[in-house]
Amino acid sequence: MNKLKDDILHLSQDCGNCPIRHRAVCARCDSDELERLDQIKYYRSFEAGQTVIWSGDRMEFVGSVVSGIASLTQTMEDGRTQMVGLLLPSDFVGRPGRESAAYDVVATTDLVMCCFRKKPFEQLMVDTPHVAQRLLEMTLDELDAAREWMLVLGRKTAREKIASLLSIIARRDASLKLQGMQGQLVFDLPLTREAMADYLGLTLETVSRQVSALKRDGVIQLEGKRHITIPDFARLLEEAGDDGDGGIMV
Amino acid sequence: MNKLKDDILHLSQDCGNCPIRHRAVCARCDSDELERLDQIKYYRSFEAGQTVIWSGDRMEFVGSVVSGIASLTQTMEDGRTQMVGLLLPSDFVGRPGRESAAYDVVATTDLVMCCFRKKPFEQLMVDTPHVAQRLLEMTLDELDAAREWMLVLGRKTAREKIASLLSIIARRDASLKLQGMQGQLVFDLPLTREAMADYLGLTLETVSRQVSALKRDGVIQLEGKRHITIPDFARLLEEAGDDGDGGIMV
DNA sequence: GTTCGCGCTTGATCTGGGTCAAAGATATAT
DNA sequence: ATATATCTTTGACCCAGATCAAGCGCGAAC
Repeated sequence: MNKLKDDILHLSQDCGNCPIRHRAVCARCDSDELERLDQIKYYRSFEAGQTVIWSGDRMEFVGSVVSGIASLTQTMEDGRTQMVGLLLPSDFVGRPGRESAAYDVVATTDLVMCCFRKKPFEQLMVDTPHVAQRLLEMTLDELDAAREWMLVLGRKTAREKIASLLSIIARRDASLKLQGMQGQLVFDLPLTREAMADYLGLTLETVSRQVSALKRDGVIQLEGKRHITIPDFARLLEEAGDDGDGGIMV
Repeated sequence: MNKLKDDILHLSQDCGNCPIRHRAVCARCDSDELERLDQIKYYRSFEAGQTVIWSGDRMEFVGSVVSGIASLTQTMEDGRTQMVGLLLPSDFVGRPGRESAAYDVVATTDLVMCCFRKKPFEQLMVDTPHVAQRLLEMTLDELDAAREWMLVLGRKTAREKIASLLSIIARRDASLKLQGMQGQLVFDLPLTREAMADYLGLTLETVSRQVSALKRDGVIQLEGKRHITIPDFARLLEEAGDDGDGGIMV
């Protein structure tokens, strides 16, 4: 639970108000704009497993993840589900200009979100082009991430899929903690095997087997079920089938 | 199916010069703006199989597809490839604000594109917020399409994948041709079996087998290798596993 | 015409990952 | 301490789709 605290401390520095600032861009927001944001801001907490919003529901806010993990999921009538987005701290949620949610948003861990009432936020976007501009950049990043993931889903083996997911989480986790890059990364896996499976288009049994295999082969070390050490990040990327530095998943 | 008809009327209007107008939005462009667009416009033609731009290359234009089909593809070192986007006539290509291409853009059929020099186009975006706004909308649409496709890639069977792809192409094709509506759709499949496979994360043999199976079962009719008749679109959607009217793929 | 080439189909066989089933680990509640 | 529940691991078996291989159809080049 230290991690959660760390996250909060880390993010509380600049997460006060502007969700855009989470992405370290809204130095461009002047005090007047920040003032306006403050007035339409509120926080919401969710427990792991809770649904933040159902697909099709009217969406009355936008916001960003302060701590914890949320996921965007799609479900077919027969129950097959696929996560289509992983929302880590600092990621933006919601669609200015869209009436209703296109996906279920689910709290995958305990979750705190910083929300803004949608209408006024949209007005702010209209008034301040650089916020709209920033939103376009973020959307393009998300699109790249989604397409990157299409390669993972369509063409990678189960082992490569697991390695890809671990590398993404390791990278993001490390960057939040200002850690890493000395070759060794340590982090707590914030997803259950089932959540990993839903994200990778696998079954939880296959996930479990492949994680065990990566452990056996020394690609990762594993204490308990969730605490992971990656002795050689380059090796992990190789296992993921990433040429060079791919995997910009957001 | 009313929505389908709306789409049709929508797209048929024109695609003369403004790439944004392709999406039937730039009624908002005034004559001055169209004038500016005309000055930075040029056309390019490609033969089937040609590469429009390689991943990583510097991108000096944005534009949209006038006729033919282009695809965005990713390739791993060992040759596995995955299409991550299908660009049909009226679709936009390029990233204002991005230096280099993130994917290979390949002409899947003979292709004509309407291009705009990137720098001036970006300036136009800055000057006219509604163009930037429109671009955000389009990017959000693409993101939805990509996520829709993640479900296809991650959780659908081969037969469902084929049906999903056919329904997307049928819908788009019909809308371009002002055709259909009597429950029966007729179109020419513009993709080889291999291209379909690359899009669906399958092998070309599996694609061929499943197309044959759909034919055998009367879901589609097939003259020659490419000419397809869909006697009952709702049936096709059912085969695709789409609840309701899903599949908004762009 | 005949031959070449390419896209497509179909068959035979193999295998990665799914499915079904059981049991081990932790954690929280009684 | 025991019980209940959730998450995870592992084994045995199966099947959808991959792989390997052969042949078909048809347009273009000779």
